[in-house]
Amino acid sequence: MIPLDKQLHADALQGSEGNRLFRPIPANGVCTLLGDKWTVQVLWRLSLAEEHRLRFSALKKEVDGVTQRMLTLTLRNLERNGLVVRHYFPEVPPRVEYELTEMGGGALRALEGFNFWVRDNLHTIQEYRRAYDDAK
Amino acid sequence: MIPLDKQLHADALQGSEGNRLFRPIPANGVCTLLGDKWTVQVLWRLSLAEEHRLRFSALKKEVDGVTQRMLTLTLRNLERNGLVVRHYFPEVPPRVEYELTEMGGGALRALEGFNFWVRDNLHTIQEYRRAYDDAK
DNA sequence: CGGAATCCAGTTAGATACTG
DNA sequence: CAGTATCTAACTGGATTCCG
Repeated sequence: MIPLDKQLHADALQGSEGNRLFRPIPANGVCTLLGDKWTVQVLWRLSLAEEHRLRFSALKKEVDGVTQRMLTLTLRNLERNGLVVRHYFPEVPPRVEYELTEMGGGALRALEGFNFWVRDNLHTIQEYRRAYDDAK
Repeated sequence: MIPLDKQLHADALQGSEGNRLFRPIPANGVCTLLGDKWTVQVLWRLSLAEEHRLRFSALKKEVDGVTQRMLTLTLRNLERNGLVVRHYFPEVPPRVEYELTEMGGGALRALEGFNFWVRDNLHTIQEYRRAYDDAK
């Protein structure tokens, strides 16, 4: 996986280059923005929550196997990209809530098409895999 | 990045779990199927080619910085998933062509929504990043 | 509670050399 | 030409510890 910075830049270049019939698909942006192990799951859990908000600990419970470290890193990235807002309440013990932004919700919706495609083709793909592996 | 097999399985489970208002987005399938460094680029180049076919060497030229090794690995995976077909001509020197399948083209089209989203939001994202990094 | 720091293992990708 | 094999560097993510 390309580091986020380099890849987004590459995507930007791709996007500006495009005077073709089929505009280049900078969908490596998928990888770089959402393509790591936890990002999409975090966005999705937030989208299901009331007011699209969850505390750190609640998020950690819902995202299945995520470690504290990875959840923190994932949220930092999301915040940096403007897909999530961090609300910090300096109480004791401290409370932190993460909120899905408009743009974050949009990212999730933008994946719906692919979501359906996966659902519709998963079975076929698995058959291809079996066939390929058996032939080996 | 989760190994392809495990993740696809996880996606499958997610998909079958879903009796909710918002169906779970198994879009980690993005990562596992297309989320590595070269896969989407390869699909895209094939989609632009005549008859959606290119020789190995042509593909290598078009995909920018890809190494021979990585192109081979990427194509093997695509073939295994049924997104690409490999045509081997036992001449000397040998000739090999890779062809995008119907399903492979579908995968690319399924990413269009996300593609547009990236294009529309790239600038905003970059501004968020600058702001975040400057605040640091 | 929420997170930063450190260390470590596994995976991925690049470079290089060799081959049918 | 289209690979395969090998070695190595880099990155990712997990486990653990400590802190305000």
